[in-house]
Amino acid sequence: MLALVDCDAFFCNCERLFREDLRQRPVIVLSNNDGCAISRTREAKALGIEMGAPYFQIRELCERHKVAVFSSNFSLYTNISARITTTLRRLVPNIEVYSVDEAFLDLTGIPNVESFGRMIKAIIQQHIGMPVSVGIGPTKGLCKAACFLAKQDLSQGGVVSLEEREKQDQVLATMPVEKIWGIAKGRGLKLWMSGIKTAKEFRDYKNDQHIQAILTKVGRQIQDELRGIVSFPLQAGAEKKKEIMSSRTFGHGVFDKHVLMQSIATHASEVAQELRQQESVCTGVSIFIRSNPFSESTEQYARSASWKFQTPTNNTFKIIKAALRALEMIYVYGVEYQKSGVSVFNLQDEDEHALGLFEHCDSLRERVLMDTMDRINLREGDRILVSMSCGVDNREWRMRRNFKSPRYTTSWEELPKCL
DNA sequence: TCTGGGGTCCTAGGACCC
DNA sequence: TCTGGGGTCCTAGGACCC
Repeated sequence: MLALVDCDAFFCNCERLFREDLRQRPVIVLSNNDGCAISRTREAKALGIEMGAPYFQIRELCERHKVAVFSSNFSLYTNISARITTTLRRLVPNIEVYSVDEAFLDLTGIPNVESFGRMIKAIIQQHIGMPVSVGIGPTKGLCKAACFLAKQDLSQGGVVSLEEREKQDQVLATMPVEKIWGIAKGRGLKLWMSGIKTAKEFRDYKNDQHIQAILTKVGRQIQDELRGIVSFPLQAGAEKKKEIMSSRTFGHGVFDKHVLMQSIATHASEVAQELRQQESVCTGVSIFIRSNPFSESTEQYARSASWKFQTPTNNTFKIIKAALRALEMIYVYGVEYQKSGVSVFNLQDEDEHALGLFEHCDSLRERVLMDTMDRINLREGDRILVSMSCGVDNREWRMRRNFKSPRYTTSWEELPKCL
């Protein structure tokens, strides 16, 4: 049996830990640049504040109802998260940290899992001060469904166990397909079109081949999870990341190439640092720049370029250099996004013909030198994505799909006009 | 001018998660 | 004026090889 421990409105409740007076008040936490709401308490939700709502649209509402509004403080959240993980590990040896506010626990050998779940909840509340919901079930998918009910129906006391088949039937029957873990709008719509509306109908749908056809292998795996067949086993022990990204929205237009260069270099060095921490090497970098997708008045701009290493490296200097060269490629060739075979160039490792990039930027040079000092030899491995966003980026990653292919731009001088 | 078929590897793009 | 920042997996189709 597995359990999912999921913090309630995690970022908000981290802020509340230091503010006793906010216990009953609605709280929200804003994204980078205070752009939009990324966490909200139950009270804030009751006021009609949606996840991802742009702050300028809800500011008045917040002021009127005395909502406590915080800028995000990720180092705090990471720290609290680590404390919770430590506490959980003392209770259960085999756990998988799924995200900053969630962990799966292996409850094998524990006799009364439901009362154990209640104990976990009480301990986290007592030791950390964080309210959590606990969902118990034979698979991750059923744990997720249990948690869904625990959060939705307060009379459950924040802990729901789906050990028994009857209880599974009961919960899944009331659960719309698009609320299933791994099924969202897109897949949910496909299921609706096949006449499948609830999680229970999905679980009991007999034609596996049809599910395979409309939702691919992933859909079948999700279906099995609901049937109690494990498709996604617990992965204890930290896996290495396959892609490391660093990106930031500027919150204002950017008109200076050197600002972009600085930013790219900073992202690249952060990525390189993380890369070395997990003892991997980089096989290539790619950068991405785009203008504000919400702006209707201006012409949109989106470009990306990548650089492949002939020899994978963990050398920060080379990674920064490759990222800057990719930027230079965008500058020189105006490489268009969403074309197959997007600008992949092979970096000659010892090629010092660096297009004179570093002359522009003394602090960059310093950073590069500093980072080059602490190289270490590590194993061959993973791919790196250095991503850059310029102007104001989209709220949700998947919205990029809706982005129309931009006008081809050949020169850097045209870029500012687009921002 | 005619012009096979099978296998593998790679990657862009789609869909989803927190 | 102002809309986050990370990740994962799968598939189709192209490139390439024999």
